[in-house]
Amino acid sequence: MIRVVLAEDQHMLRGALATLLSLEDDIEIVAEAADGKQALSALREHQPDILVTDIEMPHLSGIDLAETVRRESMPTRVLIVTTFSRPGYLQRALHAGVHGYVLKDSSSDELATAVRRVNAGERYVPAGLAELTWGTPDPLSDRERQVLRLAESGLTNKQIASELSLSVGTVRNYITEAMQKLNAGNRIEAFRMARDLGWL
Amino acid sequence: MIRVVLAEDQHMLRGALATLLSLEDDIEIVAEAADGKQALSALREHQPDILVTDIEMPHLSGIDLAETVRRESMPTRVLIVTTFSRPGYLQRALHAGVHGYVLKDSSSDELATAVRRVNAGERYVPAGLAELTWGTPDPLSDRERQVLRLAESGLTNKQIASELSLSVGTVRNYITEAMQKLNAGNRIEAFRMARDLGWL
DNA sequence: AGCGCCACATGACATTTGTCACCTGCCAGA
DNA sequence: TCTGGCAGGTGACAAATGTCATGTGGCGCT
Repeated sequence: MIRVVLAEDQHMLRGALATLLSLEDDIEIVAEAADGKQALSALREHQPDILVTDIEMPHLSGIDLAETVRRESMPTRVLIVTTFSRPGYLQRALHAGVHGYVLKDSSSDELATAVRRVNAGERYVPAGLAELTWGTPDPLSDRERQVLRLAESGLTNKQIASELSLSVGTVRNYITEAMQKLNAGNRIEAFRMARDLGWL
Repeated sequence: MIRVVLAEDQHMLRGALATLLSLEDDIEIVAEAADGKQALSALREHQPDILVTDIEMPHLSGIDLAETVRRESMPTRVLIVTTFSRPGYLQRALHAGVHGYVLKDSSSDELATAVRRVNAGERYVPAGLAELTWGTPDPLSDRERQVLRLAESGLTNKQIASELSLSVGTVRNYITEAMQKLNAGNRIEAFRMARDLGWL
C-alpha cells in the first residue's frame, strides 16, 4: 500500500483527488492538508511514502515543503501537482529535491501513474516541459527579482527604494537591467514575463 | 435523472468532477467539454437540464455561454463553478441569467447540492458573496475598462491610443480617472484592483 | 427650452520612469 | 596579484506617466 499525504488548497479539487486516488487499490490517503503548515504537521505525524502537493498554497509553498523534507531527511518523496507549465517552477522544484511533477491539465490516471513511479524510486516529469526548462535558465539576479516583485505589487521606485534601503537610481537601474534581460519595453511587461516564466 | 453537461478546461478537475457527480444516483453526465466551443456544441446536441461550467475557458467564457443559452431560449439552466470570489464576476453572471454560482473552494458535496437546487428551479449563490457583490457596484466606464485591460497587458499610453484611435492625452485621462475611482496610486495598482474585484 | 449630469475627448504642465555613462568596493577564481 | 563580475551608487537627459482645466455632445428631467 502506498501511503499518501495530499496537500492542495482548493477544497473541491482536493476532495475530488482524494476520492479518486483512494479508488486505486494500492494507494491510501492517510491525510489531507489545505495549506503548507497543515501539510508539514501531517508529514511529521504520518511519515508517508509520498507527498502529493500543489505549489501555490498559503503559508508554505510546495517547493518549501520539498526543501524541508530533504533538509530533515524524511522518508517521504515529493510529487508536485500544479496548474502552471512555467519552466522556472520545474527548475526550482527539481532543485529542491522533488521527485515528480504533474500538470493539473493532465488526467487523473496520469496522477496515479506518477504516484506509483515516484514510489518506485523513479523520477516523473512531463516530456515537453523538461526540454523547455533547460532552454531558458533564469538570468535574473536576486536584487532584480526582489525589485520586480515589489514593482509588480504596484509600488513606485521611491517606495521600492525605501523598502529595500536603496537609492531610487539604483532601483531604476535594476528595473532597466531586468527589462533588457527579458527584452521588455517597460516594468509591466518585465514582471509579467518573469512571472510567466516562473522566475518570480 | 438530472442530465448534466460539464465544461471545465482543467483536465484533472474535469475528470474528477465528472466521476464524483456520476457517483450521485440522480445525476448523469451526458457530455464533457474542455472549452467554450465544445460546450456549446454539447449543449445544442444534448439539450441537458444543467450546464456546469467554469468561467475562464478558451474561446467562450462561462458567462458567454450563459448569455447564449438565454438568447437562444435553451431548456438548460446554468451553474457556474469558479475559483474566484470576485464580486464583479457574480454580478455579471447573474446579469447573464445564470441560475447558480459555486466556488471551487467549497466541497464537491456542495456542488451536487447546487445541481439539485438549480434543477428544482431555485437560485444557488454563496451567502457571503451575495452581500459583498451589492456593496460595490462597478464604477468604471466602458472606456476606462478598455484602457485598463490594455495597460495590464503592458502597452504604453501611445500604443493604447493608437489601438483605440484616441489621443495619448485622452488615454492618460482615462487611466487617471480609473486610478481616482479605485483609489490607486498608479496604473499597476489600478488594474490589479480592478482585476481582483472582477471588473475587467 | 433650459438644466444638470455624465461619458468622452484634448492639450499644457509636473512628476516619474527609463537610459546611459561612470564610479566605488568586495570577493572568488585564474 | 590581477581580473572579472556583481552589488551599490550618482547624475544628466529623454520619454512616458499622471494631473488638471476645459470643451463637446447626448440624455433625462422639469
